[in-house]
Amino acid sequence: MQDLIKVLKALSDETRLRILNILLERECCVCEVMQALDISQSRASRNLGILQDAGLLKAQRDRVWIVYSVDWQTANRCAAALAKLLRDSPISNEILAQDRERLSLATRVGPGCRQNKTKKSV
Amino acid sequence: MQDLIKVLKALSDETRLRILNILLERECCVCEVMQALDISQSRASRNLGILQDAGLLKAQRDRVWIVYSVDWQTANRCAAALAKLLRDSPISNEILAQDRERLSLATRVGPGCRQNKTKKSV
DNA sequence: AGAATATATGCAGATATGCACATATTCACT
DNA sequence: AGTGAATATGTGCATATCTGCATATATTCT
Repeated sequence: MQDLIKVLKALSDETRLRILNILLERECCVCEVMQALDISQSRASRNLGILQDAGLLKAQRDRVWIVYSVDWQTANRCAAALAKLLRDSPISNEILAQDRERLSLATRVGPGCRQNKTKKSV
Repeated sequence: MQDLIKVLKALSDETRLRILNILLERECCVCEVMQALDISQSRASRNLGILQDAGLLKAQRDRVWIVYSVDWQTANRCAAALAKLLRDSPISNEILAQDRERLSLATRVGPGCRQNKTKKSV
């Protein structure tokens, strides 16, 4: 689950969506990203790093430059996971299983029934 | 683009992913969510609100309770947009178009060539 | 109307995020 | 080895996010 969250966090930023947008056009080095988006060097570098750390991009040296490109294998896996997430429950995860377990026991009674600590014991 | 970012932000949180997980099982009121995830009432309410604000959930009153359920129409549209995003460029957006325009002019020269302000003029 | 209950929200504190600036690192080339 | 160029990173600041606590709001039932 944490991996998916990392990808989602990476995607939920305008700058990084813009970066992805141009990398879908063609692979780019950092300085091309700076120019295309008209942003500072550190901003370009850091956000590329975040996308790469999430597994969405791969980097490769070409002489002086470091060229970033979309890592299709990861990206497609994520797209599939997300599509599934919004359709069926995709993720095998202990926490999620526990939640479902507790859900099966849950009933429609409010906070007062479970947490009496708030109430003054008269 | 802002709508998509809002959805992605809504999805990139463990609590909200867990909420979505159980709502895929069945629709729930706030107090059932609290019980299933074993979290506080305000935490459940707030995160349900964030998911709803992003358009992923819809709420409906049932007597005393407010029942939340997945809004499939929006969710499916988002899933499609995301899938497309990681495959092709999906979003018609002025900023993204500008970025692409500048990209076509971008060349592989570094920061030094464009921002001389950092350099001391001797 | 008044009491009880389910949910929403204002507030404050802790933590995370995004950015610019300056500096460090890494590589290519002489 | 040394210089210049491309990229990465430490730091500080402003802002956003998440949470619990207390309280407000809204609805049902007597």
